[in-house]
Amino acid sequence: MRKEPRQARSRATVETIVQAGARILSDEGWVGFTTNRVAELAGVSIGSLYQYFPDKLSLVDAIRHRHLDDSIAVMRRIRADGVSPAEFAAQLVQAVVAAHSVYPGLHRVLLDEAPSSEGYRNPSSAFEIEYLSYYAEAVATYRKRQPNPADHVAARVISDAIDGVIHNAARRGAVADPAMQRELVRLITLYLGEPGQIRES
Amino acid sequence: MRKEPRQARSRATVETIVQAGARILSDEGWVGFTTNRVAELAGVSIGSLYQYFPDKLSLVDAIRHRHLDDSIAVMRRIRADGVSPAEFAAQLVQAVVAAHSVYPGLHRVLLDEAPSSEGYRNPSSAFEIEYLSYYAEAVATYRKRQPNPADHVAARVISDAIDGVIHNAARRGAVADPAMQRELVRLITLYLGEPGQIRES
DNA sequence: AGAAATGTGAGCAAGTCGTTCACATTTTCT
DNA sequence: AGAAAATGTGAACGACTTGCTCACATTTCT
Repeated sequence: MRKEPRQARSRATVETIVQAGARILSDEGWVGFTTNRVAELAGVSIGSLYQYFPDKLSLVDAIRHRHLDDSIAVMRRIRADGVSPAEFAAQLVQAVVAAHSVYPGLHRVLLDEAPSSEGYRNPSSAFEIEYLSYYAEAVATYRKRQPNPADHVAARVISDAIDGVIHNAARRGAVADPAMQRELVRLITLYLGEPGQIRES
Repeated sequence: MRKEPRQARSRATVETIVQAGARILSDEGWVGFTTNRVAELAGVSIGSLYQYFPDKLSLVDAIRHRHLDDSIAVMRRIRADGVSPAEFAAQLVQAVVAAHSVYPGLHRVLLDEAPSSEGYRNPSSAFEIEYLSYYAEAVATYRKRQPNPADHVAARVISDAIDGVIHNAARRGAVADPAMQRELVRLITLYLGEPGQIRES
């Protein structure tokens, strides 16, 4: 950030700028993301934007940083300990759906389209590591052992599968579709659970 | 097309243009897709490109048309009749991986980023319908009945899940990873198969 | 040879867009 | 209240992008 907002008024300005940016990224993708458009949608002059963000990239970084933090926080609240695969899957899907309900396209755009000064894609980024080991832990829990490399592959697959279903639902504007959510829960449950537990879902 | 290529030479020219376009879309996304760059990568003058494509959009449409035709053709060769879920899943994954090995990012860019004169996203497009009913048929086969609406939801979920896993693998340049493929097969098998068949995978 | 098909690429015309800056308004501090 | 600091404004620059044309060369067909 170029300048730290000190008064409440300027903090609100920064907030609306970040939100407008997220909205545009989600709705129009990286192509539609221009500083002037963000400022316009935020109802703020372009000059104000550049008071707090030195350049365009720093704004994307701010949006990304906030979004990833939120995602992790939401997910971390769902634990696999002591609940059945079906329950865990249901809670997880609910959380992921909720996380995608405000800016449905944001996650994909941030990961696939938008460039960044840091290196988010690369597997060693803090976000990737935390995200993956969360899933690996869940997998290992239901396999009743400590996480190992094989669990990490399974974690990738289940995480990417969920990602795909949610992302495509978002494209069709159907993240809230209960039928889709039920089937997704079933998919996760079957993959994580033991054969004996399948019928109850 | 503005003009139909009549000689072999010009047909080759059109071919290299389409391939160069696919390469750029796959590697750089819609942002990097400029007519001048496509012509340059194809080793052809920009003028030649405009001999056969009236404008930029018609070139994307040509690329998309070819890609979707190829995808359908590859998939249609894998049938669910008479094979176990595990076998079907294995063949399907192999086919999808093969289809993504030349231009790993192309599919996603065509669906998510690139605009089109026609309406591919909309659920009534010929491609979407054929694609979905293929999966619905497979689901219904293993449920031992005619396809019904519930199977279409399951079809969407499994198709989008595969899509997500492949797409994320492509981003990491790991579509060929055998471990990932094994797990993906397992995911599909469990989802399609019956409980009794799970242990054998 | 003549005609048709094909290929060339410099360059135009029309944008686009990140960013600045001189100035206005509001809030805080003394 | 008055000065100083913080915040907000938006026209406009200037550097760059890019889809596309056209006058002309080269190759192939008849």
